[in-house]
Amino acid sequence: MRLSKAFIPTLKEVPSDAVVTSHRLMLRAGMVRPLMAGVYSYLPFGQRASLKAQNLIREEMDAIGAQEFFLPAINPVEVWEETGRATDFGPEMFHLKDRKDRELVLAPTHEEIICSVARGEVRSYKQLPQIWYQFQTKFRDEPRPRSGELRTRQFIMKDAYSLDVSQEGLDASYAKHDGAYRRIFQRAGLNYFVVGASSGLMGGTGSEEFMVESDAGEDTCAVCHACGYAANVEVATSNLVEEASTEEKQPFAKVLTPEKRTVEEVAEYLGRGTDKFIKSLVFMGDNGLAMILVQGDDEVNESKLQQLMGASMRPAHPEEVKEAIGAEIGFLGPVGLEGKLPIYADNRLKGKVNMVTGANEDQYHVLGVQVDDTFKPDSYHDLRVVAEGEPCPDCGKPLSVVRAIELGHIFKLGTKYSAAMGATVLDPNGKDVPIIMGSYGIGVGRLVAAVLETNADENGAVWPMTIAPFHAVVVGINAKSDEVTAESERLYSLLKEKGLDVALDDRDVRAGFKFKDADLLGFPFQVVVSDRNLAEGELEIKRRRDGEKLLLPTDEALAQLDEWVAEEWQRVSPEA
RNA sequence: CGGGGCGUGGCGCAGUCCGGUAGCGCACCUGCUUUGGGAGCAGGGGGUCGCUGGUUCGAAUCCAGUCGCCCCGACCA
Repeated sequence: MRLSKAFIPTLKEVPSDAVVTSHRLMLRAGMVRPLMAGVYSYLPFGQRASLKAQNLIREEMDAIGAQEFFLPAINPVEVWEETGRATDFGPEMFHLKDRKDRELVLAPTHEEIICSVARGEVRSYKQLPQIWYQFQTKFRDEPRPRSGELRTRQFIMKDAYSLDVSQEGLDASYAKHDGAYRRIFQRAGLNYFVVGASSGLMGGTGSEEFMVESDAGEDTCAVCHACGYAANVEVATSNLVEEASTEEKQPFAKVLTPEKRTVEEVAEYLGRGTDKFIKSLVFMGDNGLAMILVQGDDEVNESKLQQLMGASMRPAHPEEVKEAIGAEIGFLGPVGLEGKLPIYADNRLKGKVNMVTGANEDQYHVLGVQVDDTFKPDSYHDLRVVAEGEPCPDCGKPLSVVRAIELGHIFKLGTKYSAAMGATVLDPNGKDVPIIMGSYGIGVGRLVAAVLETNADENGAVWPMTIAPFHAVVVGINAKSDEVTAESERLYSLLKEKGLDVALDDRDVRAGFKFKDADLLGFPFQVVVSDRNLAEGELEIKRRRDGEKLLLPTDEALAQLDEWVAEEWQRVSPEA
């Protein structure tokens, strides 16, 4: 590609709407342009990155025997009503009508369509297993698109579906995808980790998310850099061990704490640490109100609490609390409430002495609360959010709590969709059984964005070889020099013959302009041709990753470049 | 859906409080000079100030409504 002919509209100034690194870079490097909230046009440079990512994914999918499809993005709503997901997705699904007033939807995912194909064609267990996949534009009317390509309303997803007759078959298909995904993210140069996840709207028996650590991420995970433990904080645990207190027990007492409601306020007012408090919260669950207790410096983990109180659990309204307990939120505590409503305490509170908590009387707190003595909770559970630095549940080393981007999600779906849609096969006993399915997704645009989030510096992108729109650029300084032009053209052809995707910066612009663009666009390698160096028979090569520049006799420079290229590929080889 | 912010040449912004008919930087066009890290000088083109209505002699500016975009939260691959 000759940059003099290319449409790569780079921006010197940063568009003010862009906040996260990948979004700023994708705009500045001329990869994408916004059309409306959460919808982007991919320009040639961005499209090249997207295609590189797609081809990488395609290679690994094909390697596990998956077959590529292309399914309709526009569907009749009836297919979605068969499984009940027209309702489940609700306003997140785009609806439209055709000229005959038939109701249509834009597909947010494709389980139903896969089933519609399978139920018409797959009759026997002998035709299974199958793995079917596609790259398809998905539409989801997100409540809040954000962070550029990280959460959009229209996006390309690689989605795959496995069809099996047995649980063992599903396990095998799932394992294949697990392996393929690890190779994909490894080869994309991403430092990924895998966490167990809830299956959410998809249903099914098990699922894992492939995450990449990034401040731009929307998920929060606890990870152990020592042993590899990783979990979404929604489910993460730690191995906190509480030492038995040697404190002498203080007498129970009620104190006036006017208008001090939060643990922080009361702690400051009474001059005690927040760890000496019992935080008391009231939630409404499937079986009515319950009081939840955690230590004052902990946060309640609502995901864990849902296991106890039901999925529709919510914080109680202030009126409900006032009516049930007779005190305002801010002055609540477990003392004296035993039997009135269930009291669930976090494990960490077990045996704590001299604690402070609300008196269940407005403007008062109580001191000298001895857990299991002054009051006794109905039961103990893990109800807290894991915090930075706590011991890893597996190895005991300190955990990190990090933000992460979810790049891929693999599910063991089971028969939820096949059963609902009548996608069945005859098993070896001649019995009609629903196909056992798995579903496996990777967001392509999100993957490209994640690569940029983790591979960039203040000057621009630093692409890994696998995703780089071009591997190298030949920069001819002074387009008016015939010698520079001739040598640039020679090197451009030479590097292409070596199998590199190479760009030639033959634009008639100043050297500094080209260098800035080359860094911004993030070509892994820059080859600089100038009259100055040509006169000495020398060539300059630059490696984008560390900025190393070498000026060597031309042949040596090219040999060095070969070495660098090999090293750069090695970084993203699956064995690395 | 709740909270906050912003809509002014292609991009980034000032002007809005306190009404008087629109300005700066970048980009673009012409010329000369320059040529290894987003050049300098001179000249030039380009804007119904998101939209609708209202107040006023007069509205980018004040009032009402509306649309759009961004951020935080809720929610969600």
